Amino acid sequence: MNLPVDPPRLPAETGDARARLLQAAIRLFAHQGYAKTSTRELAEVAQVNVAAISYYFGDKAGLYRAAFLEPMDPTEDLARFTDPSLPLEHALAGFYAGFLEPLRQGEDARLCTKLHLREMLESTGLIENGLARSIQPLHDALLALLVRHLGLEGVDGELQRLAICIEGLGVQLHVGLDINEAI
Amino acid sequence: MNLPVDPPRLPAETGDARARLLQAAIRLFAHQGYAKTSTRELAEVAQVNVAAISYYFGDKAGLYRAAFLEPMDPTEDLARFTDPSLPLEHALAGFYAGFLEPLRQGEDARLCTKLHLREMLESTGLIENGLARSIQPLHDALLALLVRHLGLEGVDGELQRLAICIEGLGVQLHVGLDINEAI
DNA sequence: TTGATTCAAGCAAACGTTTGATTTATTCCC
DNA sequence: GGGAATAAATCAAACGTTTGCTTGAATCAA
Repeated sequence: MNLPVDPPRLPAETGDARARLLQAAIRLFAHQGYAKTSTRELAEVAQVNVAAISYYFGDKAGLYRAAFLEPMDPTEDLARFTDPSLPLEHALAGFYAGFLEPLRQGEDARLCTKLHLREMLESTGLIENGLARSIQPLHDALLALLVRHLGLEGVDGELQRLAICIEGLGVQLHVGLDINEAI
Repeated sequence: MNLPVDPPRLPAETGDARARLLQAAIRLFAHQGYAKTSTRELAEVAQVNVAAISYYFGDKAGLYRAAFLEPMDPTEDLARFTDPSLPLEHALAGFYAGFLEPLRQGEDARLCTKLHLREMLESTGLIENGLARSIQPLHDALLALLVRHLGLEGVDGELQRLAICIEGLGVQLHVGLDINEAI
């Protein structure tokens, strides 16, 4: 193990092996999934020795975890629609804006969300272990929003299903994009 | 190689190694995907020797192909909404009925569609090679339906996107179910 | 006996990971 | 500054495991 004391020197500007590995991980894991991506392929794409994976991230799963969590700031998405003064329609519009924004930004942001969607669908276990804190609060906030505006007392199965359907519509925006490209 | 002359004796009633392998394949591939499912695990779940895979299906990919194609009859789904006399709403209702029907039937049917959806999302290459004849005609039929009812002259990018969105809504029904169970 | 089926054992290749040496950068004392 | 001492980073090579698949003998049914 023996991880280096810190991301080599400072969060920014190092731009070396560790960063290249992270970017390769996002790209490859997003495109082919966890199981189909080998450590050797990751190292080759990142132009880095295989040992760098265990050196910087412990193991393959650690690299995946890092690629999954690193560039994530859910609070930003949350802020878009949790304001209680917003009418329901505007709040929902803000919710979907969180899904759409990555589409406007660069390729990297899109790959990132793709990685998260993939985790929702095939799951390497990150979500089950509660590690996907980026999704859970979003879900909870949506539930709260619905409870508030629909005048309900609490969360029941019906509401869970409704929330999932609403989220699914957002997921659909991304998945559809992929299939669109494939055709 | 040297595949047996036929599915052991007759399509039905053999109920032995080959059939058990197929069922295990549907279950495991649907749940964990192709790469994460090993031949040894397949054999163990099916209570069959590993060699039975190459004996009956040539190799792992052959077993996957069989599990993917075997229990499929797309013409049935097609019939539900291609009738030109149907009004648009009824035709679309029929289209979604095709997605919903497996949900009503047993666990097996649901796993089967899950397998197909998974192929749409992560793709082992079956779809690219045009092997997924079960999906393409559905898509084409939907396109034809839309062209007809919207009074268009042909298929353009916009229509492709619309069709994909319509299909995505159906996909969502299944994916949502999985996530619902997970929560 | 014959052909179909099952089996334990084993193969080479790919996998994730570790190792110990080597290179590169940083620190510190003179 | 210059040069030894220390730490960080990189590397080729190899480790043990798991992978998909094959083999040749054993078992079963006709």
